[in-house]
Amino acid sequence: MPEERYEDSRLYRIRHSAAHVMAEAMLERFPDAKIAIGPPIDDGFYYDFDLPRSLTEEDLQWVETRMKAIVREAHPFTLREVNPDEARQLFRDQPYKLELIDDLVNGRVDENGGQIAEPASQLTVYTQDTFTDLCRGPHVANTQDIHPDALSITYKPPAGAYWRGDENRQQLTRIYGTAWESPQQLEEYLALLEEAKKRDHRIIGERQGLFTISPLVGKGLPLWKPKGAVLRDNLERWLRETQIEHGYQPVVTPHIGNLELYKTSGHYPYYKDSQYAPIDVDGDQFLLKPMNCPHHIMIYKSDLHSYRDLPVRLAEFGTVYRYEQSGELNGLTRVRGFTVDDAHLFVTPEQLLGEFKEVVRLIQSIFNTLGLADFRARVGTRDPQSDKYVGRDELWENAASAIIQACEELGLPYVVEEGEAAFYGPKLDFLVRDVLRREWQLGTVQVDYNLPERFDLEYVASDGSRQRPIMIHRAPFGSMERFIGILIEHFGGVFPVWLAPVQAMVIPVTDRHNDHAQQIAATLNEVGLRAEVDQSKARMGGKIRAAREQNIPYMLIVGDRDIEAGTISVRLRSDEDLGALPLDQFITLVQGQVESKALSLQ
RNA sequence: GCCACCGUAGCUCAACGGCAGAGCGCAAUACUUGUAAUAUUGAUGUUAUGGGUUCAAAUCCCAUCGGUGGCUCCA
Repeated sequence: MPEERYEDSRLYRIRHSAAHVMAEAMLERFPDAKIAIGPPIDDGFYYDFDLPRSLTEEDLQWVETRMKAIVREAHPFTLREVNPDEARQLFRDQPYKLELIDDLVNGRVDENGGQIAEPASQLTVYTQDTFTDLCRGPHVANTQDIHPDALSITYKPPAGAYWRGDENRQQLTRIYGTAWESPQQLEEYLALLEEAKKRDHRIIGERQGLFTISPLVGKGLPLWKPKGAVLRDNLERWLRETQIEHGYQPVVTPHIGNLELYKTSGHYPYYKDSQYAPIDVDGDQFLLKPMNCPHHIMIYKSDLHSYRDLPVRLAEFGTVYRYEQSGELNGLTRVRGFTVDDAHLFVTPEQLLGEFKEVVRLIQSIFNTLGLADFRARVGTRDPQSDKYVGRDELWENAASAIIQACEELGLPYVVEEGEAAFYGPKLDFLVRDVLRREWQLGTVQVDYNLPERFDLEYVASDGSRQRPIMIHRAPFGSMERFIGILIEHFGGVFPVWLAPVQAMVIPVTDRHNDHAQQIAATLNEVGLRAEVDQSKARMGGKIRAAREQNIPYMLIVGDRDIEAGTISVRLRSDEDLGALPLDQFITLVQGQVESKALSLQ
């Protein structure tokens, strides 16, 4: 049975209707408010208002209480068709609605202010109680279909939002709400939000000592502390080795480049606003590198390649700098200096499909290893309306069809979205769901006919002619920073053994056993395992508690009994007790976990 | 960058015009402990920064810096 589309669900109608009820209550509180739009969203709804003053906590409380009252009063939602003139009369005091009416009549938008639609000669309005809104619907039959105790607008603070999403236009106040079919569902949703807050990578990063951000260094420039660097280093080493097995060649390129390079690549005008200001050196201008592609291209171009050499796969964990707007920065997931697990493949037209599929398989296997098994693909194509793309139409067609063909041959489900392409070519993005069912955009693969043309790249074909290679840009993680931020939240700080910053905490029963504990840790370190000794003055119970709070996979207790028997007493973070084990038996056990990259979180 | 909110010890927070505090962490001493917090004592602060109002400012006002939730943007 096919899954019901959200747009067709009762929940969607409830939320859409709740948005109207919110607008009604807001207009009672602020009779002069101008109303914009109020659609349902994934986990609730919002409505945008132009208000005479900023909202207070009391306003929100009042509106929520009033909404619940309106819902209980059981007003029917009634639908009416009106012609454009009637509509303009109805909303004569609502400038945002008048603008929407004009656009609807001209076929520029649908009634949520989004998609392009057919020009409309008749419009629909919905009324409940005293409030009438321009709206296509659908709605529930009656306000009482909205459960008053499954409704909240105080769970999340109001926010600013631009009218029509355009930063040059009026900024409105957006009030978010959420509504569910039952109070239990609301409870569960709020509990999920709590859980997400506990897993916040910034909180876990602080608690586990993974990274820090110092304003003196600069915002958006995270500093990796030793324990976080372990995580990062393990991921990097694993991916580097995997890529070498797949025929990639590591390269290294500098952190700055001549501005002319980025003008040639065409990056410069597009990234102009998101770059650190150029540095002037002896009359030349240099940029902190905002992307690695042009550097790798120059490596390719430094040799004449035969078709026999292709594909050439150049890989680098390349750190790039982008001057993101300050309001966009967030922990590790949105930063100003980040390392892309980048690679550029130079391929012949015959190789394109096969190489593309190989890249997709590699990304799939990487995600699977980390337990990020729930993902879908999005094919990003050009927005035909926009002029922010370079290259001939024919090249874009070729690239897009190669991507779609690869998805189909691999049986990878995908959706096509216009306007999600890079400026030089269409791309395939991986949208991954974590354990809390939140969706993140991670790996990306792009097919590019344009940069090879701009840099006049060549290879010598079998008939001796010069041919142009095609480039594939790809980054399975996207960036080390964002990826690790998401991994921290996915695992909730409980990392698999191979990634855990500290794999084993040796816990001496008393401080008489400290020296022996040190020897155990030293032996573990010698075989490449990450072990530390807790030499604090706490008692054993306190040390176990501390290790548990850090989610350290193994606690190794050593006291007189163990020294005498030549064993360690192994306790897992799951609280399972493995009892006394000889040290080498323990080493074998952990090395097995590390080598298999086991996801069982014992 | 824009809108709203916030900034007190390393961390989490209290005090909300009238002596700047607690817990965790840190240090010292005692205890020598067998599976989720041993006890006692101690140190820790230009209350983000700069200016203003006031007899008196962590508290009220302004500016700057930084953070959070969104918007726009994005790996």
